[in-house]
Amino acid sequence: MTPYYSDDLVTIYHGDSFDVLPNLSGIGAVVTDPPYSSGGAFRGDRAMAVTTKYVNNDTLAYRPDFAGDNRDQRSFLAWASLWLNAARQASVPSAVLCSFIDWRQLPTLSDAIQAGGWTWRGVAIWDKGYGRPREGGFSNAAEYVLWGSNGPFESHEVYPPGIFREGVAQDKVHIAQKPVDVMKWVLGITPPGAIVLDPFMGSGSTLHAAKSLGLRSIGVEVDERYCEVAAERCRQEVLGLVA
Amino acid sequence: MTPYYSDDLVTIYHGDSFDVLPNLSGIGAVVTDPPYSSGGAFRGDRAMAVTTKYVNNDTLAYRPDFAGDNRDQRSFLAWASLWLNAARQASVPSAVLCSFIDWRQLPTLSDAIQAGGWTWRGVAIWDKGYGRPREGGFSNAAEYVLWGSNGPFESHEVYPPGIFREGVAQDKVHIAQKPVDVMKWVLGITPPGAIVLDPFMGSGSTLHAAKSLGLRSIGVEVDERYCEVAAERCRQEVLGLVA
DNA sequence: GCCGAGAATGAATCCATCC
DNA sequence: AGGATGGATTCATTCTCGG
Repeated sequence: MTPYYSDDLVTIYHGDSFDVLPNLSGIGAVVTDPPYSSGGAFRGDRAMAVTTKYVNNDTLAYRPDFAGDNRDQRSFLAWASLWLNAARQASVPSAVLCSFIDWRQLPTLSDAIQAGGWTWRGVAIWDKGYGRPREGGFSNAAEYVLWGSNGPFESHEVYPPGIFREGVAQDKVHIAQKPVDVMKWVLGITPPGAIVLDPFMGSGSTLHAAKSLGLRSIGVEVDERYCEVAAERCRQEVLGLVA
Repeated sequence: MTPYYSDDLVTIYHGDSFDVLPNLSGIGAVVTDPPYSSGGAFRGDRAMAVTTKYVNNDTLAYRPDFAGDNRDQRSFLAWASLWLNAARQASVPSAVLCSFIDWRQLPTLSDAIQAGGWTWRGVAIWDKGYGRPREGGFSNAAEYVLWGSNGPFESHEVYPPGIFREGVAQDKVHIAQKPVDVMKWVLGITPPGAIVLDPFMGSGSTLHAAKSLGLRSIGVEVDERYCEVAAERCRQEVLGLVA
């Protein structure tokens, strides 16, 4: 299995997680932002191309669609259970799991986490500070991080807040790109020295944050364009071009 | 059906919601804070008395336990589906629903809301500011409001925030008592002139908030001690003794 | 009235014991 | 074996009280 990119702390594999994960082991933390398969109450809405259904202005439409975001509820449950189990198989006992999700798929992902063999231990909240206002109803201004552990929980001396407020990322390359400070907050429960795995790497924010915390990390991404984006971020860090 | 208490805006019934709700109609908003049946990963923890499992010192033990907080997952789903359906039967078309819940029962309540015939439309977050710390993991510093509508959603010109920050109530009579400002925030999506129903009234914070917004409200509570507490709050308001 | 120190509090959680 | 019980533990925030 040849990495698409590697340096002293980061390894990137280009491929489908279902192909790559069985070859990995020793993971101490799975931290990821999978495709939500959300974005609409109707099947037709979910099946639209990502840049059409989530983006309401033209300036952002150049960003490539990402794959795997068109599943209905039952397929999402089955698919998520499978990758969560595969990630757990690659993990050490007491490894931690953190997965982003939106409100609509939160219940399904909580089922999938448990179906995948993880113990679900809580919900953390990323408060984006601003959501699209909704006439007559509550705006959706948050995303959620469901977290758990592979069997018994081994605590270490950190007390990260359960709610973290931070605006959405600027200059996004990926439509769902998370700010690095948000990823550093989530990585706060990573055991010391653990290897971090992101099976849906996207533009590599998880790896970027892990690196800045001195953690080794592995990213897997099916879309080669994003592999290149993430690799380039790593190269610039190596060269000291990025803080 | 004789009210336990009534004045120009508030009516309180002492009894089980399953007995009282079939006699009600014309409800425009169901806003409530039901027993969560939460309190731990172990069945034994859930089965403990409320004041034992949620409270860890003696000075607060004077607050009476409340009933119905000891269901397991499957029973909670069945029970919640039934009261949600009963509340919906008492409601007008496009009535809104808001129910508090904690992280552990959020997925189950979202199922129950849909099983009870409501359309689930979102999650709002009460940010309590701080939670009991948890070594090595994220503290749970929030409770959630699942909201929806009885069929099509009829919007009106309000834009309430999806996240509301407010510390826990002081001088609580009920262990799960919500601050009045939190209830006023939740009531923000109530259609103008709607009658508000709280099938698990407790100490009556929902009614108190509704009254302060000029809304008519109906509360149902199975524990007569809390009926008296809520009625007394209403009487003091009538006398102008409470702001 | 202001400030600082100390105490109280939290819709918990985990685990060792005891039946 | 499995359910029930009791106790230790955590710290940010708020409250209380004295100076």
